[in-house]
Amino acid sequence: MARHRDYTKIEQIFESTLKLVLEKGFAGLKMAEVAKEANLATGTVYIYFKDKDDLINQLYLFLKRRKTILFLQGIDQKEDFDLVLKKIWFAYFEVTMQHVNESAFLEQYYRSPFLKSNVKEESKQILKPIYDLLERGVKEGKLHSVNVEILLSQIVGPIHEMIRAYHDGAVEINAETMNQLYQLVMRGIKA
Amino acid sequence: MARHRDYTKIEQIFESTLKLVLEKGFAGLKMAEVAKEANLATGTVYIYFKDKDDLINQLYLFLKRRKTILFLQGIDQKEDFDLVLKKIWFAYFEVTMQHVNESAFLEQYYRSPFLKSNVKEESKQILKPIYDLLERGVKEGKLHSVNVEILLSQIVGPIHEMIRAYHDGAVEINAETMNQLYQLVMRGIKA
Amino acid sequence: MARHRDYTKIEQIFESTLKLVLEKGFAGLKMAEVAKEANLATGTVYIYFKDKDDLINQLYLFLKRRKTILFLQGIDQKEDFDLVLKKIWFAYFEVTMQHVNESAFLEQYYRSPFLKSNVKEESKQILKPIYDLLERGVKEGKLHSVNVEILLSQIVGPIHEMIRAYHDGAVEINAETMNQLYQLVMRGIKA
Amino acid sequence: MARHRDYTKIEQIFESTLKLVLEKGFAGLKMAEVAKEANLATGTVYIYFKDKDDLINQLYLFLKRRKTILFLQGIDQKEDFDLVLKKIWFAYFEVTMQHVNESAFLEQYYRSPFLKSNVKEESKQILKPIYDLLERGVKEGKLHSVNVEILLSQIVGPIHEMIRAYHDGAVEINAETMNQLYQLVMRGIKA
DNA sequence: GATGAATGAGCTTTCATTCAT
DNA sequence: GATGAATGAAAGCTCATTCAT
Repeated sequence: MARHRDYTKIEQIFESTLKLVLEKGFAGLKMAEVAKEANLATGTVYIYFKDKDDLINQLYLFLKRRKTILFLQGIDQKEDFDLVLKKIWFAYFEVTMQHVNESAFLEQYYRSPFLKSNVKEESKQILKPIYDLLERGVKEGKLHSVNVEILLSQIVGPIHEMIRAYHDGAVEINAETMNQLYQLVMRGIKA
Repeated sequence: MARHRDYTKIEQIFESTLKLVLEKGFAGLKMAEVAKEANLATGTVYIYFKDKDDLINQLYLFLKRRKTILFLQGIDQKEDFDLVLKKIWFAYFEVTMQHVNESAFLEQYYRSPFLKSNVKEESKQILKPIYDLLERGVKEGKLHSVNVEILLSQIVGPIHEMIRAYHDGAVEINAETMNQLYQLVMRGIKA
Repeated sequence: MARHRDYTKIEQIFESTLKLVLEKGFAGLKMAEVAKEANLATGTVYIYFKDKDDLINQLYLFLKRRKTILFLQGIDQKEDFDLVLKKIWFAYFEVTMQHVNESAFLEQYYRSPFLKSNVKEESKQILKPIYDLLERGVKEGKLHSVNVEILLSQIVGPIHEMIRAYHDGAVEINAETMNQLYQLVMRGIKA
Repeated sequence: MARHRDYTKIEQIFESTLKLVLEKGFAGLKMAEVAKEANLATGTVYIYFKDKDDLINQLYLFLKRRKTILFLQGIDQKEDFDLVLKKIWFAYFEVTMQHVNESAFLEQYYRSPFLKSNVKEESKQILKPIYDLLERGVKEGKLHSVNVEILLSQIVGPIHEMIRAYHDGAVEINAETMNQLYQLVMRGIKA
């Protein structure tokens, strides 16, 4: 559902929506406030998005795509497996950290009934490069031979959990702590 | 004497709320429906809970406490460290799985602005037994000497992630896959 | 509609109702609060009064009667006209002042649609002694020969107005100011 | 451009509110009925008034101002004192009579806890022209030298009282009865 | 009679959506 | 396309009244 009418306005609306959702939560999101925050009239939002539901779903995809593009930048799957895995792990960590807000939104509403199933579907495609890499790792005997999903849980789960702890003020995130976590994780999955 | 306050009504209301939140999401939760589902009049809900906000917060604490009690049942911190760690890991996994709905709710609304900060505070206390255990493990030289939060991320994160994958239909969860994940995780954190 | 069940409880309810009406206004009056203020259960109020409407109307009559009894105390219509008139004028002033709250209630709800017409009817009877006196004054040539209602306006109106000003903090009420007003009023109506 | 705010709607709402308050009393006033009576949607009322309370207070001021403007029309304070006083007295009487409904509302809710104190404050300013006139009368030796408030009670009180009697069907109001009252009042206050 | 928890009709208010300008 | 006033269905919440104890 490509929309080309006025890309800047759409982005303004996305940013405003994200800001308000993070501030006041999803249930507290009001279309009139989104418009105001984006310096637009209420009706204008409805020119670019069919309804509130559409706005949320479009935003979800927008953020997911943006995040994926960011964290795959500079990853060259043809390089040495260990190097690619390291790069991708730190990239995922850094991108998730730097775009905490987006990530919070993505995490928070992943299971929300607001998300249409087709949006969920596209959303899953995004992690495909990681899946591919892990399958390669298993084939090359670099990783323990278990279901790729199990490996993925081990890779992505601790990152999410640590960033959550960071937001609760329970832990600092810096080169050292990131490395420590990386060592633990790799010790676990590497063959 | 009038009929006296019936505190089982509170649990009825909690169950109804949880059911409806999981079905229709948080934004779609209606107080009248909660009451109906619990076979009560709308006003009755307001006898036990100040308002919608209060209901959600109380429910959060209720579920968090219930989950904690469940997964600490039968754990005796005086036993051998490795055994306690194993028991606690599987208990956390099993309880999270068996009470997926509650867990989904807990995960989903942990960061939600609906949660008052004092509720968040109490919520954190609940994981204390695990913290204590991990600290003991580090002291006894059984675990890698890193920040406890980092260890916790490694323990809890993959479980959450795997259950998420399970719900997306991406992986099966059984004795084998659970064990595989356990092996990976332990290989990572054990000294 | 005489009620003899428990006079003290009825009076408690009257006082509580009056207090709450004056504090929060008529629209803000809640039966549950009336009961609480009177240290009774909500249901108890309904033993003594059919419903809210009945309570208001009974209270109105109760206060009106009480006020009337008070201000006619010690008035002997057989005494000299001028003396009776003076006594009655000051008595009305003093009683209205000393029971400002009741009077405020009476004034405020005199026209309220809450008042049943039969209550209004009985209410009017209460001023009868003054009417009678004024008619006597006209007959005896002591007062200007105009409609008794006009004379009454002249007698009661300034008192109400002055007490209102007193409540707005605009004027003090003491022996002197009362006398000044009395002089003005009498100069007006006396033949 | 959207249709622009239509401030005549405010007056529509005022008139509807007044009508309904007088019909059903203040406690019986419903926002939905106000809207319907004004041929508007419920929500529209909330565009122009923050809430029910705000509506009542604004209405009070609106009526008070309108009444004041009306009764000061054609009064020229530079004219002969006796003439101005007479004009102002009859003007107050006539305006109060012709706008009985408004006046009833104003009287009825003057002490109501609904009125915010700032509204009461502004309300008092409105009688200033009469105060000024009475002070002038005292200075010029035309009126008895007593507190202006006492004089005011004497002027305004009987009018209110007589109109009240009129509503109870106790007296007729016409040129003759008005004049009779005027004579009594003036005999009282004139030096 | 007394109690106060329970009821649910009914009210206030909100807010997604529309549409006249 | 852009605007934002207007709409009115729908939701949160209240509170007079009832009734089991």
